[in-house]
Amino acid sequence: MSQESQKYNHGEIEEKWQKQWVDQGIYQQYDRPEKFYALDMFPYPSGAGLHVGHPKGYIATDVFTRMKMLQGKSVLHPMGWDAFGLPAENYAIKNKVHPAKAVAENIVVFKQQLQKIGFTYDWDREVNTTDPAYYRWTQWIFLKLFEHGLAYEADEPINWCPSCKTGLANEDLEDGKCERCSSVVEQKKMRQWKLRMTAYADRLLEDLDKTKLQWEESIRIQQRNWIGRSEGAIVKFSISPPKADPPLADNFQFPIDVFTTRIDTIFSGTFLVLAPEHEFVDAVKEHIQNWNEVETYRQTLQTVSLIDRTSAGREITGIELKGITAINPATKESMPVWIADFVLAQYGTGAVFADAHDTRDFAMAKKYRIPLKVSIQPEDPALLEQVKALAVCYPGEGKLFNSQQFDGMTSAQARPKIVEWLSQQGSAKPTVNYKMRDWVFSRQRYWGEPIPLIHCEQCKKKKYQYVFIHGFTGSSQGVFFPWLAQELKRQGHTVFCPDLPNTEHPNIQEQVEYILDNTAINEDTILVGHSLGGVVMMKLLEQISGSVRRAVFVDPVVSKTFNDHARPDVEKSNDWKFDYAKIKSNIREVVVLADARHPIIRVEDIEKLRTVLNANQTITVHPEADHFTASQEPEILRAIDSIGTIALSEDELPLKLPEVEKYEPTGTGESPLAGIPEWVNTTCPQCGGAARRETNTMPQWAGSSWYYLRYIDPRNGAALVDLNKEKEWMPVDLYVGGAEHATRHLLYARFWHKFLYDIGSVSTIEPFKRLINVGLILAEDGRKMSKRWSNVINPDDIIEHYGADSLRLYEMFMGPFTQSIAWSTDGVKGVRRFLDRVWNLKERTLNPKLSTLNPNIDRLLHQTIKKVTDDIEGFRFNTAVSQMMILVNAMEKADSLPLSQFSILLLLLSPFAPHMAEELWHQLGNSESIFEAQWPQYDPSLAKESEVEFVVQVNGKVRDRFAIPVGLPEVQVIAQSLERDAVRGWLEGKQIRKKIFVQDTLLNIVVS
RNA sequence: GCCCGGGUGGUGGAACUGGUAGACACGACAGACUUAAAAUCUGUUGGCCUCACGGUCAUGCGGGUUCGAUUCCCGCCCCGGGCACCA
Repeated sequence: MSQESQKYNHGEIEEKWQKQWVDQGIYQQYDRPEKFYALDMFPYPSGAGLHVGHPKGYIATDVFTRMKMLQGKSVLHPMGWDAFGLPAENYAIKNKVHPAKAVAENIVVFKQQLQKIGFTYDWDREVNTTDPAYYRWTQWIFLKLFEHGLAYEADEPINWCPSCKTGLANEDLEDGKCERCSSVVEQKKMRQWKLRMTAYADRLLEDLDKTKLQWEESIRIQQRNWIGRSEGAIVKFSISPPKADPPLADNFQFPIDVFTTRIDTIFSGTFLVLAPEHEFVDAVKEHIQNWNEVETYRQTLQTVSLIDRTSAGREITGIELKGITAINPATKESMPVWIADFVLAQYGTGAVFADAHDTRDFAMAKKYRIPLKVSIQPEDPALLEQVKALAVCYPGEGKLFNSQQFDGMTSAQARPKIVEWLSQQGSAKPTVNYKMRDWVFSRQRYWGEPIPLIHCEQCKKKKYQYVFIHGFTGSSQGVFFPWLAQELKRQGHTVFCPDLPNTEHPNIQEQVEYILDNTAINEDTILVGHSLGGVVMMKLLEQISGSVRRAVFVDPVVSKTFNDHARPDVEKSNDWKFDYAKIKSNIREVVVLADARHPIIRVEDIEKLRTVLNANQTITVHPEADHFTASQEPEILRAIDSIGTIALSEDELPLKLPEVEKYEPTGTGESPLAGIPEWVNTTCPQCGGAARRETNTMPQWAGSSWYYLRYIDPRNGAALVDLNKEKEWMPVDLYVGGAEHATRHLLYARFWHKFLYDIGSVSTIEPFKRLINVGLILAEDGRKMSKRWSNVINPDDIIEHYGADSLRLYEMFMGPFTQSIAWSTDGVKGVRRFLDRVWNLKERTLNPKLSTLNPNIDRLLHQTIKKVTDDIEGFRFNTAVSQMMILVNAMEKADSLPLSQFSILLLLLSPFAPHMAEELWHQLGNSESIFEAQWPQYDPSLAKESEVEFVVQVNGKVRDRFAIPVGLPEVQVIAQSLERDAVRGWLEGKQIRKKIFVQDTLLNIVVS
């Protein structure tokens, strides 16, 4: 062997093995019985390329998966690209390059950089969120959400730059001003698509604990806080009519709902405060005597961000709505109504009742001299004195006074009692509130997945004939769905709401004929059938010729079996046989509304109906009362309102992004897609008339909310993932990524996953079993790595000089994995020195004179096997590496080093420095890859120490230490300790009060 | 402001479940090798007092619990992440 070939030449070795591993397919051994799925948060392929901070988490999963491979598991470790989003779009605007082109170029660079690090990625499974073959399924998931009533439109404020005439991301703001032109940014309301994530709030919360997720507690806490469940009550404050002319507006008679968690303070509520944006303010505009001032105040707030508005340092501002008063439902006293900046429309009901027991309310009352009352007493009498004198605010809990029959109760006792008392009067109800809001899901941008919907103005504007078909117990209480009927009439539709014959002992055929005799059903008819009305509707649909526009089933009875109890009259009412084909051909659109919380109607029946009629919307709601017997009219209106918004059919997916000339927003706030008539204009699948495509695109979060599923089955054309394959690999065993994703990305992905579970697309209720956050790597100057500071370190340079193994080993050694740590190239030199020393150890093993087994090394070796195995499992890579350094230090000094011991070192090192380990493995005469070998087993008997250093303390201070055999009994150890000169000196002239003995560790002698 | 982390030598960090603070590295200093430098190897390396044995202080700051606290509790200070359109 020549001198030359003995030198550690990292470049040559790394290139050689990277190629061989891929050629041999060692990363594609998927047929072993045990599976392990390791997932990295996929990167955004930016133009700047990778810096050394990016791969830290990837190296960790790679170390982990290599150990799992050695432990005999099949490992899935994929990689892909999260490539939609703002930077590519801004780059496109600036450089007139199609974002797809820029993204493709960036991916090439990223991929080359990653491949040099020697990861176990199976590149055959690479995914790219911007690939139509991928986003086809992102769009498919959206359609399913839409069908299930989980996607809806609402007005949402966006950051609007009046001079650039464009919506701005929060990122593009600087002190409330536009980053580009420094104009003051306004809050402008725009129609946006939202996803009803709040419907999953409870499950997102409960499953954090129920499903034994191995997540750091801090992430779970952050998720819980983000969801922000709080139990309280909604209290209705009626508005007392002003004496003023003109008379009240229609909605003026509605009371204002206030959500509170502190209903125990209701008796001290002396004024009401609304969010400035509260819709009530506009609704009663004519009655507000100081409207001009109110309007001016509201305008000044438009330029203040929500975070600033609520920050505690800021002085509270507000203005009274003169001419409007409310009634406190507990005291029956009149209260002034104000609007103020600290009340947010997004939280609770956007209104609070204010009293002396909230610091912000208190401050506001003091500032504007609004009268206050006190009803909670603190225990401290001196404090009580001050509280009663209104000198200080007491926001805590305590005993109630000034509270009528609740006087003397504690806050906790009083809360349920007061809610009960008020709800008997119809002015309160217990309510759960969430801080979490629904997900604003649309962006007015080019570079995102197009939302696959069509809007038809004709269908939307058209006046329809509604036919309400009530259920079993009839409409004896009056008009069935009265508010809904009134609302539809107000919109100009006609509503036929018959009182059907024989409701106590119904005959379905008789009811069908009654309807047919009394109204004309045609293609502009919309049928709404509730409960038993569902069967009537089905039978009716069998008997008509021509089709109705839409059939809305509201918790319909479609079989004679009920979940709660038998109803013989219903069972006898018809034959329960349906001609589904006929029914289906007679309906253009089907909507099914179902009660998910307390189902009276069997879930299987609803499912069957949905499938058999191919419902284009199934809305699962939790009605306030079971089975929609009380008013759920707004929910039903919501289902009806969706008319004219039509989902693309699945076979039209993917709906591809068109080529455009300009990527800039349009100036109206609409997406650039709105400026492409060939793309926007289409025909309505319902009426065949002219219609427009939805021009909003999805947010970047969409593609990253399900990518982990696509890796499992990346080329499936029939489903987003094959269910059997999903069962094989899910849930993800290990998910590693940045702490910045601890709330939103993880909530979004969990939400989608639960939804996919509900519709049967996946078999697991949680996607990620174990989750670990990676800490940042800062630049050597302690700042973040950024082009701006020109302190970026490129992994390519480190690999060139020191090798990929050194890079990997250093990033694992630099410190605790989750912590942010500054880069140190000197540190890389240090681990490179370590690798050189390992390399040189090979010579010793090849020397036959040095091949006898050394028991001291063997003990250390087995301690090291245990520590490295446990530390990798626990993500304590830094201490795993330092233990290997201790072992190598000892091996260098040992007078012998047999091949067997050195081979174990190589195996332990192989996850961290795979190239070098593989090379040495082969040089030692192995012909198979080291990754086909077995991870070493730890033998506790070999690892055991025979002697320990024992510590003697006097009054807690270490005074002596000496060696004792392990397990030496207490009596003997104490006797020896008391004889020691170093100890005796400290005991002289003192009384021994106490002796604390810890086996094999220490003795503390307490003296005085 | 609110929520979640973190703070230990000149530097990155170690310390099991409350039991020897500073493992392992980096840097620095000294020595060996070399004409020389680099590389490599050997040794020293928290502060203060001491020739030394040793003593004493010390884990962001201030208190507390305990025989004993980097670890547990209370109150502060500083730094990082998140706060819903950066990803």
